[in-house]
Amino acid sequence: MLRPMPTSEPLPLRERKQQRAREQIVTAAFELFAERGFAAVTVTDIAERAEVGRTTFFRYFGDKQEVVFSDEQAIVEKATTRFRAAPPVTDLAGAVAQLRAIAVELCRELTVDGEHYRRHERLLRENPELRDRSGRKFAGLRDVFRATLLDRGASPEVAVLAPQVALACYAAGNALADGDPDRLAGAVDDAFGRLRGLAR
Amino acid sequence: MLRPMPTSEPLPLRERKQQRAREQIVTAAFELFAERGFAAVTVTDIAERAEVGRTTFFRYFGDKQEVVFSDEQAIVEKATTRFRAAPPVTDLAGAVAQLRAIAVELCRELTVDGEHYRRHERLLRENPELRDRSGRKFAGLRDVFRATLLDRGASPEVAVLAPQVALACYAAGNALADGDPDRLAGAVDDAFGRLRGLAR
DNA sequence: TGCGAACTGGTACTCAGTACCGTACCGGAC
DNA sequence: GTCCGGTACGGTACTGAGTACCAGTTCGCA
Repeated sequence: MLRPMPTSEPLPLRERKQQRAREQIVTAAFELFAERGFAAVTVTDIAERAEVGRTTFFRYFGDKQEVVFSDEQAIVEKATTRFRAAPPVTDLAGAVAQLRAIAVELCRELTVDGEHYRRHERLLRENPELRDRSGRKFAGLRDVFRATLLDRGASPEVAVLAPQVALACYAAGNALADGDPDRLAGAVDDAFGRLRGLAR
Repeated sequence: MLRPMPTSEPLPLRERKQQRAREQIVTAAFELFAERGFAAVTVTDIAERAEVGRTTFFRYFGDKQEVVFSDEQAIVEKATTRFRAAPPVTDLAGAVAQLRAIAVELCRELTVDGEHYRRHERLLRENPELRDRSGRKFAGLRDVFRATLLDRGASPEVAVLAPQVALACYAAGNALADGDPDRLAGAVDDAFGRLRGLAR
């Protein structure tokens, strides 16, 4: 058997094991959620299928809900990085325009794996607690944008309102796309476009 | 002793008892939350101070979080009634204008008891789970507005976007008022006003 | 006064989440 | 190769939320 292609970073055994455990947990959890629904799956069930101890589950994820968002985490963080790197615009329309681009790009990344997106949206649709939690994630993103705008010298009003409006457009687009990954980015972009209609 | 002024509806004893139990629970809960914080209070603690059984607590409130929002419920429902009674405008700017008036009025009612509003906001500030739950409440209100707009023949885009934008303005105003009940309504109204700045 | 319905509080249970502890394993030094 | 320190692991035991069930009481009404 040939030696496997040496990956760019041959992670130490310990970390590889951890990464594998993490993946096993996520896989087991999504399987079980698909089979029985979120509420009918216990952490013990997940741990058993993932072949780890119940305690270990909580070492990787703060609570049962966190597993559902584990894959989104990295994508969302990329959006914050992107905004920090954007030119320092501080007026309302300018800030919203920047956030529009970020939001649309975020949508594209969230829907690269269409099937995963569908599963995720389905879980949110069926479980209010998960919708709540999703809201918290986006609120965190909004707060980062707010802080960044304040750092750039934007007025408190702009710093608060721009990310909040952007979040509204994202949410509106998400609702209008109705779970279809192919429509999300377009629907969100369209929602931003309609804001002009507010000027009368 | 004079007979107490006969209230408009002399509720039957049973319902008066229930109302009293409910009030005792709410009072006990807010006292305890103020003393120790939300997380450090157990349902058993609340039930004991309210002098009801633990089971009874769950008969009045679905879960521990619900108590925190019990007083807001009626006020929020009034907002939906008000919107349903408003003239049937279906364009984006018109719908947002109507929602602006509703939102500002809602703010006034939420802050009539300034001290209660402050306590409530403090709880939300310190407990992410409660912020999540508050988000769910407003999402429910948003969905009612959405359904009403659809009933009136508004396009799906307007029906979805207008309430979402209104919610964003409410949230922005809430953040800018920074827990001060006297500034809430003004800050929310101001947020709506700034939307014009989006037209460039 | 007495009957049916509804409310009450208690018991017992499941499950999420936390604290603690002994064990096993990895990484590095010799 | 071997030893050692740190870290991750899984098990046990606990608290507290929320649910199901049940027997006793109280209210509304005839």
